[in-house]
Amino acid sequence: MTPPAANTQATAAPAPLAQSAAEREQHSVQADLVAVLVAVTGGQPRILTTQAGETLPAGPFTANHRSLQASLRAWVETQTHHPLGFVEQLYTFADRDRSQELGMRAISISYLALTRELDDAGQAQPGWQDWYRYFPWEDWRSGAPAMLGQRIAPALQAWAAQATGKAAASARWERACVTFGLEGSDWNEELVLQRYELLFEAGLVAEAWRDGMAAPQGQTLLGTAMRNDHRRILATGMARLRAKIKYRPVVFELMAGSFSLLQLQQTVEALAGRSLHKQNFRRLIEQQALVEETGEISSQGAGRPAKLFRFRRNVLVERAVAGNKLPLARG
Amino acid sequence: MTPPAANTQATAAPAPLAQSAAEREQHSVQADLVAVLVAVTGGQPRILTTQAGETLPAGPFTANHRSLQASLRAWVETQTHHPLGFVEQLYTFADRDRSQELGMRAISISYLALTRELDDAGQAQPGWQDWYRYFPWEDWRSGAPAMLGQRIAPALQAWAAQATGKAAASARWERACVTFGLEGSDWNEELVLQRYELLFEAGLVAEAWRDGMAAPQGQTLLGTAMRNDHRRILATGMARLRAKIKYRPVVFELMAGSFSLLQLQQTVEALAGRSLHKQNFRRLIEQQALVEETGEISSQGAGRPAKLFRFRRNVLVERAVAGNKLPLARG
DNA sequence: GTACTTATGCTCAGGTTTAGCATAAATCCC
DNA sequence: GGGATTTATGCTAAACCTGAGCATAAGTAC
Repeated sequence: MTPPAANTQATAAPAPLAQSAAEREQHSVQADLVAVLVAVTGGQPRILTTQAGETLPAGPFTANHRSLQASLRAWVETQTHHPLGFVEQLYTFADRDRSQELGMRAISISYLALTRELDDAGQAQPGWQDWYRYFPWEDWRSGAPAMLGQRIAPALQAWAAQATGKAAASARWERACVTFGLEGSDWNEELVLQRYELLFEAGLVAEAWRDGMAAPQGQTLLGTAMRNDHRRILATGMARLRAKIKYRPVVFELMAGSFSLLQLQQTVEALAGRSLHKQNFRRLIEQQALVEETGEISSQGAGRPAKLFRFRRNVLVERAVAGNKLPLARG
Repeated sequence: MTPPAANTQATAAPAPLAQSAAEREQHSVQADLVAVLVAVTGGQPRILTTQAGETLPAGPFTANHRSLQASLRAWVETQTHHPLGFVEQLYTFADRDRSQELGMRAISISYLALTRELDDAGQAQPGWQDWYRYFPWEDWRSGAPAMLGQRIAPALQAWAAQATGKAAASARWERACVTFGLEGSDWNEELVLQRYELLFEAGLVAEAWRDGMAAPQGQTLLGTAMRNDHRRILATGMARLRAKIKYRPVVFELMAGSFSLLQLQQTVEALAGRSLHKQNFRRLIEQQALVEETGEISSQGAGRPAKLFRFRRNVLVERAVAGNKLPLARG
């Protein structure tokens, strides 16, 4: 008996329906792939962009590949010359404002993928941007960003006050406080998407003022805008990654073959946008046996040299799940 | 200043490309929606099926709605006459084995949705099935299912032994142990999909023997099969829901307006496929202030009457995230 | 009224997490 | 060379969370 091949990419389509060419045309859509391609370089989280930083890399989904994932992987790997360590589908967006004149709708299937920015020669590649350029309020590594109290909180308070009715106004403000960690609420780094959506609703990001509407004068527009909702897709990817690093050992896909524990920690901090307690971080990593010593010792920089480690790839088998909770620092 | 509407469903498509009709045709796909519609009735987890339980409800994605989610919601609500409390996109599958003769690929966008099976009159609706019919090994509420040791473990061991090479064989077996909680590994109820995929690879589910291949004689085929990878989609939905109930208060979408804590617990147990420690369960629920007393008291059945509670809808605002970890019982 | 069933309050023992203290081993700078 | 500075690393007390179980309350079944 020969077992069949894995069905990882096998069909998921519903039962076939007899349908005419016209019906087929009516139900056909144009599908595109959009990638949030993340690296961490020099302690900064970076994303690959196109069009001078205004869009995420995107391309039509072509029927040449086995699956969506294979399609994306092939396409990105030719662009970046780097193998993708980790690929995960994010979300499928559809929209009827676009492409309608063609009689078809466009569907965007978005993916999160992890890689490294520098090629093996250490050469910088074009198109990479710091992701905090688009979300400056998300970087809490040196404490709460000043813009949060100076610009965002007042603007949100004004927006809340505009609601019709006292109840609606206080509901708005409560939502703002929870999402942005205002007035005693804790900052939750995973709410990237919710924060962006809230700013959108409040008219505080440029994307909210398209379609011919001019932004109001003197209005505070936050962060660098992107075209076509790509910033929302980026927010989705950031949120997913920030959640994922806490229970899955995916950070290692962003690391070189060997690394010090500080480098590892800084990579996590870059993604999470928070600083971590050093001793607890190493305890967690070592306790879970995620890494093993290479025997080498780093020599660079000031301070006592650090042992170098490598990721124990075996943990991916040993524990299909567990992994890697983050000890987040309070202050 | 009038803030713009929320962009919850706004465009995510990439920059427009000039393209000919032929190119459009080449990149066009047929999109379908597939729903994993879950309810819990009488302490049993149920899913809505069609075609005598062989498929999940599915339909073409039509351009009449604002968004994918709206499309799904409208379509399901007309079918079930029940409002959908919670809808979440699961995954988008694509496949090139199907529909290729049409020159188009089919894409299936799958959703998880929670509702209640009985309408307000308490009438049973047709098409609902117990989900453990398709995954009998997933129900650990009365301890480890007998079939696990009697049929699954031996079959997987045989499959592992078939691998070429000792290393490959022991890697297979290790994977089987981790996924199915064999040989000292803990059972992890969230690995529904991984288990199904493993059984597929090992040729232990009927779906693995399609395409004209007959299943080997005397082979143990597990659970009730579905068409078109729908069982894989169901596994995806079960896994997602089992994960989600631990950190988001979604169970309440499956409950009636008022309920006892035991009913709530049994609903969670039905989904998780495990039994919980009663006192700890209530401690957790009350501690998090997820519910409030209605003042009423249940009278039904034996034993001391229970206080009735209702979900505090406000927590959805108060804590955009937190919520609801499960106190899983050991034995 | 006794047995049984379910509801509910409370507590103990471990484990995990947070927050620091303390020390080691380099470089920096004069 | 030697103190200041930087980074690495070991260790621990206190707070908090979680699993497990005892004990009691308040009904139904017979």
